[in-house]
Amino acid sequence: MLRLGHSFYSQPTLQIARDLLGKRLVRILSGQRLSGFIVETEAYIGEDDKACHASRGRTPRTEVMYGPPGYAYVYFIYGMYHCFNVVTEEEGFPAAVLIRALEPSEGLEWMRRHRPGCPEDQLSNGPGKLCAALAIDRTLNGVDLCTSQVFFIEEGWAVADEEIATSPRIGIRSDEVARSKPWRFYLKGNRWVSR
DNA sequence: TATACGATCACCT
DNA sequence: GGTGATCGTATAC
Repeated sequence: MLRLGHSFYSQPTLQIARDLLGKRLVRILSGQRLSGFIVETEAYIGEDDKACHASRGRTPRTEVMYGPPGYAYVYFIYGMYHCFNVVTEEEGFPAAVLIRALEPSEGLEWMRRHRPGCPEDQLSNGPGKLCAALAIDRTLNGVDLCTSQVFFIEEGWAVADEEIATSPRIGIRSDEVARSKPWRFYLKGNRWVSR
């Protein structure tokens, strides 16, 4: 199991969004490994991207996005869900990749416990769902994925370009330009991609 | 202090 | 296809 390091997170955001597909997201809980392979991502790039939280400038919430790459940006949304992003780009430039779906790998027992009554194939097929399944909350905001003992990303599958599809990002209402950008990446035909 | 709304989800028709 | 849940954040007053 090789953990991704600084060189990976130093690439351009769109490259990272693509390359994160097939990587393994790992959460250590009570000494147990909960993990899943990343099958869907979205890129949010800079203050000019109207869909990016940083489009309104630097605030307490977006502070992490302005920091160095390789850190976790976790935010709370709709009064009940968390979303997890990987911060990208050099310090001072706000950008991140939202992790939208996972194919569960290790710790299925725990994931089911975190999502009671949930059908097996919907444990982690959405940004809010995967955070619930892996117990990702705001206590992990600002964590360094390169050094944390409880939250990090490892090498996974080799993914060929032909296996990848792109589309506009999900859930963007605000802006026409932002909506048109094909900054969502997912594995074609993968059962765990969100709908 | 007050208010509008959101990078979602589950459940309804 | 549509809507309610539920609250932190940003912005306006």
